[in-house]
Amino acid sequence: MEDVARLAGVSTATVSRTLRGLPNVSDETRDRVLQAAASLSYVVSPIASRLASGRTHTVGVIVPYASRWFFGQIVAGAESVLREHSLDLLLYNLGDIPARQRFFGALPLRRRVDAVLTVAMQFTDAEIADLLSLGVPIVAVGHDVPGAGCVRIDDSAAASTAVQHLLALGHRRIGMISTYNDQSMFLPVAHARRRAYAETLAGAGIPMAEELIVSVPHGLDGGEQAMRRLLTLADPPTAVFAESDELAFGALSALRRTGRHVSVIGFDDHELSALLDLTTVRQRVFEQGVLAAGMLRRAMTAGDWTPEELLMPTTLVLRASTWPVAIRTAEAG
Amino acid sequence: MEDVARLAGVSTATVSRTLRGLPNVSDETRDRVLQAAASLSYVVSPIASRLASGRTHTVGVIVPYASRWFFGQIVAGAESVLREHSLDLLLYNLGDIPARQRFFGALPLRRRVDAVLTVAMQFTDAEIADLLSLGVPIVAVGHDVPGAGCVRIDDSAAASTAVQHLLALGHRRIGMISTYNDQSMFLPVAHARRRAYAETLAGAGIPMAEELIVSVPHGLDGGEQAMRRLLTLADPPTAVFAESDELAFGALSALRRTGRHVSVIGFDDHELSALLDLTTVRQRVFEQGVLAAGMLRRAMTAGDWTPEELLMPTTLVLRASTWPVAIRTAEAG
DNA sequence: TCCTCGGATGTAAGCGCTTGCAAGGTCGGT
DNA sequence: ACCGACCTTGCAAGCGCTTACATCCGAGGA
Repeated sequence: MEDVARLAGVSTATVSRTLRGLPNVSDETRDRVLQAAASLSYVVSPIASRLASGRTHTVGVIVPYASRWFFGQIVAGAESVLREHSLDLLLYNLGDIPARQRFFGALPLRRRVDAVLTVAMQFTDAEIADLLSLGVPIVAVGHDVPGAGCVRIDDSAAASTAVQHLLALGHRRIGMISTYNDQSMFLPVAHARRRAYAETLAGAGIPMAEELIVSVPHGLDGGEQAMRRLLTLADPPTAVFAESDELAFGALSALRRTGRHVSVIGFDDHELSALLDLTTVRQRVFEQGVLAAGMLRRAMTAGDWTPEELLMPTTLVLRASTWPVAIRTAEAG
Repeated sequence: MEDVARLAGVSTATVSRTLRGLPNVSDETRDRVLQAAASLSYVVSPIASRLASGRTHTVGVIVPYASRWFFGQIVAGAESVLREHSLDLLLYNLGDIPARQRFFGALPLRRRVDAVLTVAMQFTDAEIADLLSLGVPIVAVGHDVPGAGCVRIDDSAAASTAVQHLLALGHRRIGMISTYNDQSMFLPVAHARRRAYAETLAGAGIPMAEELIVSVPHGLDGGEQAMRRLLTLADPPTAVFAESDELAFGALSALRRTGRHVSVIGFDDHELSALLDLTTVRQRVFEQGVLAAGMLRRAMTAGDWTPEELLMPTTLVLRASTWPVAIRTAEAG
């Protein structure tokens, strides 16, 4: 930077001001500095600039399972807007217990980020306190964190829509595939969707049948396993609501391999759902990442940001994996 | 840090040395410092430490399409090992031209990273020169970069295996689905696999038929489109080799919707391939990310690193999407 | 004409660490 | 008892920027 200053015949302070686009630099000086910088192909050291200014220009992103489709979409969405404003994105994958303990033990985000984005995490109160102690704005996608901004869908209403679709097709014996994770904990969305399932059935006057709710680890295998278990019931369901499309894929696979026929509805509208003709509840995942990042940016810029809440719409997407209860029953019979 | 030093009754230099695990600190002092740091719940500012030491503890990762399954796996694999060594991963998604121009115009990696990981990118010579000018070790996954380390499969041999499988099933009229991107450029793997396809057919004495090679944008839609185009040929193929599983999925979809029967073999062994019963060539993608990150670590640690090259094995995975030519032909006839 | 005011620059003190160098101590060998 | 080698620790100079504050200057206003 000194070299640039010398070449332009000004002080480093002026160079710094120019390069950051501060207003109080005369046009003539500005030109001279920019030209000098260009001719030396000089770029400021972000690290030094961060130390001096105290702003990290980095946002921490916390996800439970980085390689799942849903989280990949969120991260990609957030990345696209952050990159545009040359903010760095630091990804933390907190799927397993060790990773999580390490994270909350050391809290590596401290002095590291200007904001935090968490995606569908189930935090304990202590963990939330730790996060808030960072003193930076937080935005949560897919779940609520007290004191944080929030971008999500109405899980309850959306899940209810799914179940109502099955009810409208005449199904009365409706199963649900739910998930738990390594810690035998349920992610927030799992809770919400299961509750909506139960309430919707209750609302239709259908008695609760515990055996129709199967909880498995997330993923294709989980879905397959769950469907197989449902099929072994004395009175198996005629339709199943899966917490996510990936589970539904597994369920479809089980059905195909066993030759059985059960309506299946998923949740998310995964990019492969159309291919598999899966009826599902669509949510715009990538876009949620975009919006969350935007909110974060606003929070970092405005000093007096108060947490916003954004509710995204969902759509029921009808495909061939669900049908009126009479049809296949007749076939099967 | 000063506070910790005062509490432990030592200098900041000793605190720094202790906290970084340098050897020349007495056990007694070490304990005292660690305890002081713990009681103040102090953590070093990575930014300051980076400025002072000149090492960024960050690796830049460049991918063309962050949200595709393949790249997601690589990034997740790399992240897992980098995180373990508390190295940061900075992701750059260079899919479209503007992003790419911005990247190589500003070269934001300068003074920013200690190493670079590039995944399946097609760089121009100028771009490679820019990258090398960063003066940090580079490792490429899925393609070669002169002067850089490399983790990849033998695309040529693997693609050849796929085609040979079709040949062994008696197919003689074999199509190929290849891809190009926004810039109408072919990624390195596309080149390699197409060449292997051509050479393998030539080796079997089968004359080249230009119309059997279809190039489309990557993805399900591309695959579907490509297969539809192949089906309109006067003499359509009895088998098709798709450059990736996602293309193959699209192809299968086209087949199902048109009711036609064509053997399809993919490439990658995507997590959904088993579900769709797709015959494919398996490569261990996540692991390539892991290995590449390991190589990067070695390169950053050892001062005298010379680029290594790692060749990963591939496996032919037989499923139900390919069959002897006679069978369906008879059926169709 | 003198004074005030605001904009354009320069000065220099950090930001919170790392690290070369030097100082002080310990210990074994002679 | 003395010396050199080695280990532990402290000192202080940066790392490359940002920014509060001081300075300078020309333009208006009285």
